[in-house]
Amino acid sequence: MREANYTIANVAQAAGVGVETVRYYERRGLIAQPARMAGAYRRYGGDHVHRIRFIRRAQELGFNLEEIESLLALEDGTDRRTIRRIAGARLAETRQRLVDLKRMEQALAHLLHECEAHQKAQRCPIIAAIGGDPES
Amino acid sequence: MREANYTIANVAQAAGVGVETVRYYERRGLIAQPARMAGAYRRYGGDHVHRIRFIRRAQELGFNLEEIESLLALEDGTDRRTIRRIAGARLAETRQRLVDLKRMEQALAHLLHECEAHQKAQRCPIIAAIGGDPES
DNA sequence: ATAAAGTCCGTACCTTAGTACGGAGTCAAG
DNA sequence: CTTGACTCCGTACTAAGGTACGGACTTTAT
Repeated sequence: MREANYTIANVAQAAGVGVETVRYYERRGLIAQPARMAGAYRRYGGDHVHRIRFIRRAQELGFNLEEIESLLALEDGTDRRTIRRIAGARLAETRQRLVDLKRMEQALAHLLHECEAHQKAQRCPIIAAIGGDPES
Repeated sequence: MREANYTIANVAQAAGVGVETVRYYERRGLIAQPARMAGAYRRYGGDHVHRIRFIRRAQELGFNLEEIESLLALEDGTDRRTIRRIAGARLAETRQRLVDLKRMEQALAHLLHECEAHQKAQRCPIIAAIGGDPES
């Protein structure tokens, strides 16, 4: 049963993506060129499904397609140092993004609280804060 | 000194954006059409600087230009309910993104730790995890 | 008066990860 | 053997927020 045999719609469905996405990944070189049937139709195997799922899971971890391309080139897992470098860079960026978002969240929460607390303030604290010190 | 008088390059510099960005904001209707000099050059005032800075600060809080457009329409601060609705929606989205990012960060950190801890594992835990259970 | 710098405008281009289109060819069922 | 579903391919388009280009024109400084 290793001879799974998919049309493009089948492989897309099995991997949980759209047909156009499969063609796109192929154009980007992320998946191997499939064999072709007698006519010109692509014929995929189970390894294609596996690879597309790999791409999707890596995306869920925040990797972009360029990074995933690198990871796929290291899929045999022998060059662990490079793999860790890519994952480490992604982790660092994720953490930086977390810091930024957290700061935004705090600021927004504070402003909303102010706005609700000081209903009687003549100027909305949210607008006032975004507008900056109205020195005029 | 209320008669500040800026060329487009001046206003851009004063507000910390590029010339093209000023023109872009004007096209988007985010800033008022400036007066023109004798020729055809735009002539800006201090209120333009203020407004561009408002836009930038709002962006730093995570608002997109469409939301900022709405906020600018409410700049007098009288319709606080609408302002709070917009800010509240932004806060909710920010928190959701925080949750997602946090999950990604945890997963990445765990994988990196595993990869470093199990140097002797034949398969790289990062690749293994992204690849999913290799039931084949 | 002339040269350098700034500005005008519309339009095209950039990024990322796809999505949509449309006319032609192909496959499977009845 | 026809019908309907599927697939082919290249190309264009989407979102968002700008950024770049280029030829003509204006302003400022010398």
